[in-house]
Amino acid sequence: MEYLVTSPLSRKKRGSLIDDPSQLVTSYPAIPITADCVIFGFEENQLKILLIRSDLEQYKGMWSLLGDIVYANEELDTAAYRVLRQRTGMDDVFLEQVKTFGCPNRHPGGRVITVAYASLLNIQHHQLKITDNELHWHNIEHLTDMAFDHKAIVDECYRWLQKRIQEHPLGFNLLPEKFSLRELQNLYEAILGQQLDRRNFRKKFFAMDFLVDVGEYEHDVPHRPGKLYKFDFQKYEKNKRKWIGIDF
Amino acid sequence: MEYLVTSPLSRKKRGSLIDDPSQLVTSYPAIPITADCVIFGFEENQLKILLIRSDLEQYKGMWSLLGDIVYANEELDTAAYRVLRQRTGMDDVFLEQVKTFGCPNRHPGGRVITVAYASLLNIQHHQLKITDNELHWHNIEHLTDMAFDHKAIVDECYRWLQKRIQEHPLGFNLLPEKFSLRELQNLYEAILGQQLDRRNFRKKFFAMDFLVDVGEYEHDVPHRPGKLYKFDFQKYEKNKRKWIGIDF
DNA sequence: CTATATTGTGTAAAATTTACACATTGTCGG
DNA sequence: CCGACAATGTGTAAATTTTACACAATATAG
Repeated sequence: MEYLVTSPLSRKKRGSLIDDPSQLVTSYPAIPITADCVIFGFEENQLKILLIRSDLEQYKGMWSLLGDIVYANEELDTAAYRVLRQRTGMDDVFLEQVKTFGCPNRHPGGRVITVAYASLLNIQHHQLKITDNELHWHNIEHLTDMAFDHKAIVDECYRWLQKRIQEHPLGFNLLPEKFSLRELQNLYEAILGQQLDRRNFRKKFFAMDFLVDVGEYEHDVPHRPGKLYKFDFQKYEKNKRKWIGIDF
Repeated sequence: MEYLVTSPLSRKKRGSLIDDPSQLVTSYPAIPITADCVIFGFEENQLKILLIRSDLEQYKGMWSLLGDIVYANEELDTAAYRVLRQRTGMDDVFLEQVKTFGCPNRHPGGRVITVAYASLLNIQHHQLKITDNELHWHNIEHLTDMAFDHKAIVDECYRWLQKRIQEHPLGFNLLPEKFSLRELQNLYEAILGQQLDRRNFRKKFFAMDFLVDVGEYEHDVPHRPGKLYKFDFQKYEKNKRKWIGIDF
């Protein structure tokens, strides 16, 4: 069976080569691209996400991810970091591409494709210096009233985060430099939405052997203070296991 | 510290809402988007990938992924499936978005962003009906002479595949419906680039309990024929473990 | 100084992973 | 027909990892 081929790339005469790629690219339909940042933070034992009020009359009062158009000659990653810097004033954070969302009607003003990035911020270390558009942390549990398809994007990034923190030491980006094991466990429990056994949790992390006892203790807790640790990236890199383990 | 904000989204007067989103979107710079398919197959104990000759004079003789522009009102996924159908004649395959590549100079004709999709084809079940542009299977080991940034895209998708087949029963898409455990193991060894213990491999898959003995045996092998099995998707879905296991 | 809340620790049982060897069953060549 | 060959099919013991679980120690608050 033959299939009908109608795309620009294939419409040219069979076998001939294209001398002028610029002409080819100019003939392509072009679509605006944005970068949206899903910024996770952690405070008061709860996973939070940074949102602003939507600018669109149509979405009045609804919440929106931090996003902006990707410039004509800008790297996608660069655009994402720029968005973060412009919206929050931060630039020393981790940022990863998660997924691209391209539903033709996801933006009411016409087609806009967005590349979603996820970022983990230490809320304590990063006091928000810019709070335009009512930028602030929202509890991730009761997200509603989100503009565009941003709820779907958040959901996807949340699932990404849940998986990711089980395989990579991302969580430490959400904590202060020195943290107690209780804080670490609270973080994991909040993100995974699951209670974990305290002793086994500690055993697990001590066994991975990248937590360094800084010789200090918690302050201002109404009970016996816990030891503080920091994450030793060097040690982690050295011992990091090469992952082979078939398991569906 | 205040940051300079120069993006279109933020250039508007603070606090005012946008009534006409179409006007906004029209003002955005637009970029052509393509969907590229990294199509994996398996034959003669080797992982293969489907490539065509590049159309561009500049990349004459080099190999290229199956790609095409995303139409103005087309879903990204739809575009990827269309590319696959147009280039190979196949439409009953698995396809997943892997990553978006947006380096401004990745295309010599001007900026083009591409969304990479990966697909696993059963080479036996899908004889190629269209072979324009010298479409054929290449051994993935000695890929060289690739056009654009397609080598980098393939590398990324290969890493994705290695990880993915350890967590999901993808591999079965690359095998005939009925397969021997040896074929399955060869597949895993080829993709992971690693020898696996035969007995433990079998134990593992039998324990996961979704392989069904079809009561037939291999033909035309110069040794004792092995039993043939098929993958029971229903059983897999029912027993599929919810993944919790912190391990860096 | 007592009540309370949380830290810090060990161990036994169960489950999983790993390493490893030998008999079986088919084909192939002479 | 028979022996050499090549792969299939299977079990087990040791090591490791995971799980479940309890109690003493130490700080704060009143």
